[in-house]
Amino acid sequence: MNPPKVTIIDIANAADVSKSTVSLVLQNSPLVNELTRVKVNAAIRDLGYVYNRGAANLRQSKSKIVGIVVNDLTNGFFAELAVGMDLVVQSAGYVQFMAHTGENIDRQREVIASMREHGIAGLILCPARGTQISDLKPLIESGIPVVLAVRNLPGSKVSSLVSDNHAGSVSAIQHLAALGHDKIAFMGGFADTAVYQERLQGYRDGLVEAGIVLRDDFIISSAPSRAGGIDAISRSLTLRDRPTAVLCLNDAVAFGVCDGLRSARKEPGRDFAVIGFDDVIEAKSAVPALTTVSVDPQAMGSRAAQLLMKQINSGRTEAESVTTSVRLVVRESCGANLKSANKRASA
Amino acid sequence: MNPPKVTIIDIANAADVSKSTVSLVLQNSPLVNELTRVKVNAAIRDLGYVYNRGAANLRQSKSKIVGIVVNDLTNGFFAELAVGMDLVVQSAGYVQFMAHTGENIDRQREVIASMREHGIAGLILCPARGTQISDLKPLIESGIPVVLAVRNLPGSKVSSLVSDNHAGSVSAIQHLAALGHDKIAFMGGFADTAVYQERLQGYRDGLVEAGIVLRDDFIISSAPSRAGGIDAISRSLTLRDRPTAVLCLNDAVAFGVCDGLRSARKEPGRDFAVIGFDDVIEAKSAVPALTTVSVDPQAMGSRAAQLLMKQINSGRTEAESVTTSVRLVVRESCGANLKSANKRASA
DNA sequence: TGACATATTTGGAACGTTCCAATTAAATCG
DNA sequence: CGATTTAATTGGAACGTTCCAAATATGTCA
Repeated sequence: MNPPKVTIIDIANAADVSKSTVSLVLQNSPLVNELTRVKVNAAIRDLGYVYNRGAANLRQSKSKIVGIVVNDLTNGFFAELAVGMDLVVQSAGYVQFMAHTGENIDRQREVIASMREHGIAGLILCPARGTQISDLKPLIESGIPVVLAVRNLPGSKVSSLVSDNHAGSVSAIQHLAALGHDKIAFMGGFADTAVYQERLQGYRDGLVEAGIVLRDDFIISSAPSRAGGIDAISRSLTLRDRPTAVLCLNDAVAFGVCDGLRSARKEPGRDFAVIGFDDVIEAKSAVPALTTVSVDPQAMGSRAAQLLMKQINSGRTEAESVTTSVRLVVRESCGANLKSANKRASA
Repeated sequence: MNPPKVTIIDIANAADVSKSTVSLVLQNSPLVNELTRVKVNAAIRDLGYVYNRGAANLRQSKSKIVGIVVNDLTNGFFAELAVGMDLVVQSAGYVQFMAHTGENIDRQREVIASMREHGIAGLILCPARGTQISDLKPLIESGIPVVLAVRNLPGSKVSSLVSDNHAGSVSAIQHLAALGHDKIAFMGGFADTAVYQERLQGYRDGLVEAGIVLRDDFIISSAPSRAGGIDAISRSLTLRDRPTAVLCLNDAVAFGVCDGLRSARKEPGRDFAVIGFDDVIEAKSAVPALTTVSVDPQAMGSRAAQLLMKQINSGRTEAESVTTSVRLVVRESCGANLKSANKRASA
């Protein structure tokens, strides 16, 4: 380190005051005389002083750091979620440790441990698949505010912010049924996450509500990614009795389904109705524009962060569970808004 | 904070040794007797001790934190870049402050300042548009290793890692020319970034090399996003003499161009050749699969992080500039690999 | 057994802040 | 003018570690 670190004491000497006074200036306390304030500030500038927040944190035993743990930044949904969090975290004057787990539960444990050692003031966690409530036990008992986002951990006494997955699925199915479909598949995802369970249950309930019979072979699980979507749709096309519409676990899967349809010389929206879930940013501008259940990940991220901030500031430890409402945004991929609608009419 | 924080001293008492010994155990020094080691470790577990890295950092005046500043996580390229960095940062035992600027230069200044106050050991920066060399002056002079990624700041004495944009563009143009195109546009981006300049220059040089005359109206700038791509292609379609192929600033723009083409009832790959830049993860699975100049953002992120680590560990302050090589990966969107190639032959 | 080497442990200062109680200076009052 | 209030400043302890020099215990050798 080339330049010898300049501390509060150096500038105290330079400005000919005590370190205490400098400290007061730094937290701009009203106690200091205006004259000395400018004197000190001048010295600060001259010497190129940079505040040592670590030392301050140590003394005060608190920090302005929050941890953010997401699964996969590569997924547009989580990326937007992260951006939404970043926005409010930054403007609250906090800075964030951000890590991604890639669904790896060991890595998740490591990063959380590391964050604790670094003294985070709170944590937003999108739990990796297979996370147990017990994994979070020590963290929570330590009194650090935790907010679970996107995926809840049923039974845990932690604040959480999840979207109304069930209702979203139901409304999507209603829409497809109203469009005359009665062979509706559900594609993407694995059974071990709450999100999957909720969305799938919504699909089921939506079907019975519409008087459509459930078929197990129309539930096709796959990786919750674009590649997974391609995989799922191509598997579905081998079925003897094929679906004519699909509700996808998320938009990534839906995009993959569209890709797969095209490869099979079918045009999504015209030949096959597809509905996504999440409403990531590309959903709107894709061709065909994706009909999807809008979760607004960025807003969700922001809300999660706000929830955390509230919890940090008010030392409250009581858990608060909020489920954000969703709405179906109808675009083209479901066939409803297509100019050339050659759908068999019905219902 | 419910539970009273347990410190090194508490466990010293519990294990009936001195705090110094505990400290030695923590950094598992070979000096401590095996017996006392287990005794101490037991106490650590029993009391639920968590290491206070902040205090340690203060004492040692060094940290295991690096800063990562990117422009837009929402953009697949940067997201993958970030993941690549995260990978090596984490496995080097570091933790990262991650912030995104959204191309906002003020925000960039703020987050960098904040990171400095938090005592980062190094910084990887994808400078926001309009960043001046002078903006980084104090940071660099403070001796903190800095690596510029993706976008270089010409003239700055900082390490950097950029892709060979010029060569990438040239090879893309060569490919299009070999396919018989002579009306090749360049779409997306704004003139104020080095990446744009380099890729555009490669486009120009590629054209003259292929003996194709340059046309200013074929250079269509726009936001470097999917939406920008839609915008650019639709503007190009109003030209009297239209291009038949396009090299895009990046994949996002290229996807937008494809979307825009479809809206105009043209099939990318068949009716119009489009080449992207970056090779983000969706490029491969999109339909049509995107021909693009592969930059491998994740690998690039990893390399940037490695470069930074090297610099941190070896206290070296000399700047090192590496430009990573790129290669054109030919898929479908350029028409070369299309089954039904109804291209006018030539060249 | 005393001297010396080796293995292990330890007290206290230091890191750069904040905070408290206490001090000093200036101003006001009766 | 001494007493009291108000305004501004200050020294030192504390936060939880690490590191150094020094202390203690243990073993070895002649």
